[in-house]
Amino acid sequence: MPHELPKAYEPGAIETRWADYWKDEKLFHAPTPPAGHVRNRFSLLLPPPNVTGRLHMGHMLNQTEMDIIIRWHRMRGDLTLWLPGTDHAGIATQMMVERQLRREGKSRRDLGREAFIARVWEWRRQYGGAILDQMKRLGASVDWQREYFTMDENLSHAVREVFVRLYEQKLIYRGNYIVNWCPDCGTAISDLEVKHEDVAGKLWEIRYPVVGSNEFITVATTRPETMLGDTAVAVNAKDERYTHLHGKKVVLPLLNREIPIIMDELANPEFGTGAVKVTPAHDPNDFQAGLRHNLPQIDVMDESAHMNQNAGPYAGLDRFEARKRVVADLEAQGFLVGIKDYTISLGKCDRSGTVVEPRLSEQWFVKVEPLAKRAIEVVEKGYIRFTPDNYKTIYLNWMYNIHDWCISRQLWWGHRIPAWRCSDCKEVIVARETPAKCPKCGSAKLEQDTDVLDTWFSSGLLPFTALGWPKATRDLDVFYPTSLLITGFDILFFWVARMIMLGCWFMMPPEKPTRVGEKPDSHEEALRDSVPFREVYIHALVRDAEGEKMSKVKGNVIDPIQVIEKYGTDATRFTLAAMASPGTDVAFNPSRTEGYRNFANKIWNAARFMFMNVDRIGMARAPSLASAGDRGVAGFQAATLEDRWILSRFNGVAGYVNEALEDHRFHEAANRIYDFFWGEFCDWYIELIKPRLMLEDGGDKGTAEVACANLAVLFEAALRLLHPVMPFITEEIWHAIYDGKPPLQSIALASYPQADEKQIDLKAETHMAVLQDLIVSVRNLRAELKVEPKVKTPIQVYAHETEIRAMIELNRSAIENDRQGGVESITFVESSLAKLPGARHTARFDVHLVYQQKIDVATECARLKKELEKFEKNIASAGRQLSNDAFLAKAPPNVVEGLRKQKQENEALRDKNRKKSDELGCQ
RNA sequence: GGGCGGUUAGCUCAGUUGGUUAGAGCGCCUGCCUUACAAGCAGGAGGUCGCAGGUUCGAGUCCUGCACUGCCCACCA
Repeated sequence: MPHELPKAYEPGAIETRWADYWKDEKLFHAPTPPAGHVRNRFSLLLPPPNVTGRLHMGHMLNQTEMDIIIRWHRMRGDLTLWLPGTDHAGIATQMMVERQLRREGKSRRDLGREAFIARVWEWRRQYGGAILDQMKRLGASVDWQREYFTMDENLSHAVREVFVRLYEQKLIYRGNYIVNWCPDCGTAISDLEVKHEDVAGKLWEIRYPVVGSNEFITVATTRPETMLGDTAVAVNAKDERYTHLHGKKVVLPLLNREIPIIMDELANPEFGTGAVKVTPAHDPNDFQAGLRHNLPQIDVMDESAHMNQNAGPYAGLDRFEARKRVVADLEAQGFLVGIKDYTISLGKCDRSGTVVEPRLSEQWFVKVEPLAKRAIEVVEKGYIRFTPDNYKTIYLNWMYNIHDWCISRQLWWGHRIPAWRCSDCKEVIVARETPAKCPKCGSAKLEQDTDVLDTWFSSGLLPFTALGWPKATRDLDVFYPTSLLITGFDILFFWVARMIMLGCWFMMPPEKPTRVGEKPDSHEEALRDSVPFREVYIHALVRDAEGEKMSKVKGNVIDPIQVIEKYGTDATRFTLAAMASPGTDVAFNPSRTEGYRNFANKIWNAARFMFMNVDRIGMARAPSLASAGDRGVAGFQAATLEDRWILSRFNGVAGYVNEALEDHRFHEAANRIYDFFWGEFCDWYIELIKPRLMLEDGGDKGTAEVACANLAVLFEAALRLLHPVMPFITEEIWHAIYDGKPPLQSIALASYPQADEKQIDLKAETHMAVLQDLIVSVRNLRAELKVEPKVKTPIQVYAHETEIRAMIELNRSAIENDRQGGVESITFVESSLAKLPGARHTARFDVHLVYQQKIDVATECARLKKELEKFEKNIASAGRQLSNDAFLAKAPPNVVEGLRKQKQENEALRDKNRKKSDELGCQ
């Protein structure tokens, strides 16, 4: 820090300088520890942002919280690892590059698979680092040397290994099932990627003529176009209305196909007419019914949801156009019996917003029950804890009702499924390496499955694959299970649940890689240590200042980079930390950030004040300070009341902050440091020691040196306390304190302050509180009496106790030096003061401002009256309780005693107040 | 259809295990260019803690119901 510091803190240059420094110096690199015992370790996996991503407030909240936690652990001396990386994000990335191609007038099919994938890699090389650069700017103390990409060779290898093992264990299977199909993306998607939305729809009632009779059977549908694929009509066996039709057939209108009437549970007699059309190729329930009755499956659409040749005259039409035409034709031909308004739950593709089509197709699935069983067990047993803990219930409910997971995607970008089909004998081969020939018929004509895996399949493996699995690496030994996962609730099922399922499967014997000679744990120990993380901390959504969800459509998206550029990273981080109360959404209000920018400025100026005095007094900087390994404020010499007080407060705050961080109560930690630094350290401590620092007014150099050293020592410790939340400004000032020659490379490597019980001084805190109260009372009186700022006045003080009187006498200069107090002199009197106005009475002292000025009697009377009401209310309330035997019997003695004392005080104050009113002649 | 949150000052939000007079930031009002900081200092106004019951000596805090509001999950044509 140069000697001529700007008056206002300018974060821009300082922050980028330190961000570069931290990364270039590899300060946060955790090398693989050598064999043997490791000290406390703390490892975090960064939820990998999409390689296509741009930093948003959600990322920033997430990363700020993680960074606070890991910096804190690092400073506490733990062996820390924060593993960063990016996700290849199958669909998102493919779409991004396809958009780019479209602008060039090309499609991915023009390029062909290989060239397209090469193009995506090229895209990634060019732009894929953007989000990591942004992270660097946040100050995220990740281990940049271990950065991964989910398509790296070693990770891809692990993905294949997992796939093959699951296949061998019959936990992956392939088959023709109804899946959620996005016609826009041209791929299957999982249940989770479908977002349901209630919309106003219609229920069309259609009658199908019964073959060989004049009867009709009426069915209702929300999707009339699918009737073209009907292969049955179902009625419930118990439904007597239809008993006579059992075994008969109906004619499918429009296509004039004969289809059977079947009896199936699918039909609910309570709903509509009790008869339901069955379309096995376009509805999951119908599909199941179709299997039960061996019905044909007639797919009437193609992959872009246009009607195909099975739809006869409707072939080629888009599904919604087909619906209109089908309805019109049914009506024209007299088959449409009614149309009712009906609210339907419409499934849309999470990514494209297109209405999802249930589609029959051949896909790969994970049979999840065995994995889910274990994933339930570890959470029920508390081997993984959730914060806030209501997410445990949400997680478990989901896991209890889980369905098989469709993992194949009809995309090009992603981990290709390691399965091959023999062109000659149709044998399917699933293998770790590309097979040379068919093991069954020996043919060399093998074709690899064209599908890729769901992105979440590979990211679900990261806690162990990113540490070297399937090899038995030292990293896996030391850093797995990771200590904590911090993430948003939006990926609780997508990612968190999958990591637990897969982690507890592949990091549990026999899948877990073990070293030769390693002693196996008991089953329970192994299970406990198979979890991908010990704890999950779920943070909420970042909303805008009005509490609205941010969205591009609404145009209320707050770009963190813009906020950072305006107010600085530290202030933005502080905002998020201070707002991040577990379980509550963060309403991001930039006015708040402005306030914390002001806080940074406050720190900056306090530093300027400190350096000004260091230089003026002629002290060297570093030597007065504690060693880097100090966990407290060694070197601080508590010479005065304010010294003992601030030392005590510092320790109290350090204790509180450590406890808060232990419980992930970021907001409490941040707010407490803020209050301490600004409200106690700056507002009171610095003001109180100013006289000691002044050599010019005949001050003592020794005294000044002690005071100045204390200031520096305390400042340095406060910086360490604050560092996890505001890493940049603390780093900057910390280096300046050591005059550019710090004992360590970074404050990030210094020790985190811990509370020292021996330095807690409750008596000093009480005395200081009285002193503050007295000073504030004088300021109040001046404001009330409208004393001109330049006028100085004498005060009279009566202390109720000799100890307090001695304390005040000892610290009278603090009162006299208070700029807002304007105290000319202090006189102690021997009895309670009642001369009025201009007096204030408290339990510990009375103070009277000696000032002759006409006051507004009406105003004073109003104030007295209001005060009196407050006293009366307190007295009455306390009196009620104290006359209650049950209270006296059951409440703890200190509460009773406190209340009694309070009542007495209030009574005394009331009496004085009345006297005042009388003297003034108030009504 | 299930489940989970929220409701505290004009605005945005805190308020660990129930305990004496419920807090912060911003905004607002008053006075200060005080030699670290006007991005500052000092003082002030402003809340029957959504409603109704209950438990308790004592409830913003625990329980029940209701209202309003937000979210998640769900293959009811």
